[in-house]
Amino acid sequence: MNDDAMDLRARNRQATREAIGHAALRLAIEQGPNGLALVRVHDIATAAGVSSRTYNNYFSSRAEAICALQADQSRSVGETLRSRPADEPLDQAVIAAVIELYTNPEPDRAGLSMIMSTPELEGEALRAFTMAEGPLAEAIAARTGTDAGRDLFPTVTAAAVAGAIRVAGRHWLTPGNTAPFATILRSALSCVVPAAPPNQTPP
Amino acid sequence: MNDDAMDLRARNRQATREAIGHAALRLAIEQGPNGLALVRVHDIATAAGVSSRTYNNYFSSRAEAICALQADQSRSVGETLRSRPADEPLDQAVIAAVIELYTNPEPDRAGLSMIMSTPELEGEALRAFTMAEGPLAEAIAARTGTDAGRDLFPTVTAAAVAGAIRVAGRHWLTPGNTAPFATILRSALSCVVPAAPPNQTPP
DNA sequence: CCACAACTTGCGTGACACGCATATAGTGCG
DNA sequence: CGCACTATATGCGTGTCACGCAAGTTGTGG
Repeated sequence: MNDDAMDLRARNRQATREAIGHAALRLAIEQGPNGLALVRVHDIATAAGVSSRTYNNYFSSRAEAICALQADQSRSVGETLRSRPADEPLDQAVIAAVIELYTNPEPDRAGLSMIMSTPELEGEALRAFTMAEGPLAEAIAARTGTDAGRDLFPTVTAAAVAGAIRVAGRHWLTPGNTAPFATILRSALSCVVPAAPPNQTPP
Repeated sequence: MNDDAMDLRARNRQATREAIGHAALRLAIEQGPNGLALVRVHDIATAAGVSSRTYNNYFSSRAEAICALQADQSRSVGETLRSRPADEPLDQAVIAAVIELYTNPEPDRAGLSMIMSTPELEGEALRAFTMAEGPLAEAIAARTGTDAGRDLFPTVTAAAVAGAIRVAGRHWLTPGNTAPFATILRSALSCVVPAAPPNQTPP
């Protein structure tokens, strides 16, 4: 995360990755959900200040490039949960972590809408989202004393959390909906996250 | 679903769609997760008995073709839930419906493994899976007296169910796991599906 | 039986993903 | 500091792919 924790190469690499991601998302938004085919790889690369070939060194499809920022963000949800106080109940910790991660700053309405209404992008975004479930499940397991490899609870809960975030996002950008994202997230997550895993034997 | 409920054209169309889907999945399995690039469109089309151009009239990417069967199956989860007795509690109805749909017959281990371990296919499969959440949410809403457009509960629960099925699938094909799929599905679903929506005022 | 609609197919085109070879920039050691 | 070494950037060539277009073919309804 912190630039000054990596060597120069890693920082440059991260910078160009973000540059390409930003350029790709921006151009996609400009063309709208029905004009994805008009976003040429050459345009993305030029806008990011690299060659087309370099673009392909970072991403192997336009969808991957456009969704890169979202992917990077959601990848850190596990770490965010681990930073919550250990004595907090599971549901409160998850809700707090998710709200912290997804409302600072608020997501870009145009970008989210673009991705969710374009089949090709939706698949890629879902995949990126799903990749984040692993670390999240580990964090949940660590917090509840369960085993992400053996027990179903942490992995299933992580998947449910991811689903709730996704539904909350869709609900948030539904026209005529004025509630802040944090409020919707809280409602959605409280539907699926228990305060503690089942079959817990209290001391 | 029933062939004899559509006219000849629709049946032919459905037949070729399935033929292409089967051929695509079979060829993909033959090449394995790392040989996806070797599965040529021409091969799929030939194996299905159509021209390459016709293949593209049905699917706009190899991933879509390979995942077509899974997509068609999961698309009917909402309808399956509606066929459960109306007085059954939500959790039992959902569990019974999902088990009925996903264990008759048991999924193809090779196909599932292939899809889940290939990034490009995984995204497409997730998208197909997510498409099924809409009808499922409607069915849940109808059963619980909630509104899939306004309330978060039915949509979030549908997403959680989809996530649980997905996690159960991954767990099922983990090496050294001998439990039947139905058992795993039951455990996974019972983590996230309540017997009734929250804030329910009992009579 | 005939006009119409849906579907299939072959061809041509623009774009894309990637292997390979080369040039350049960052790194670590003596 | 300078030098070998590795990682990254770029240009070029290639094989595929998705799709528009314009026939030809098959199913549908009057």
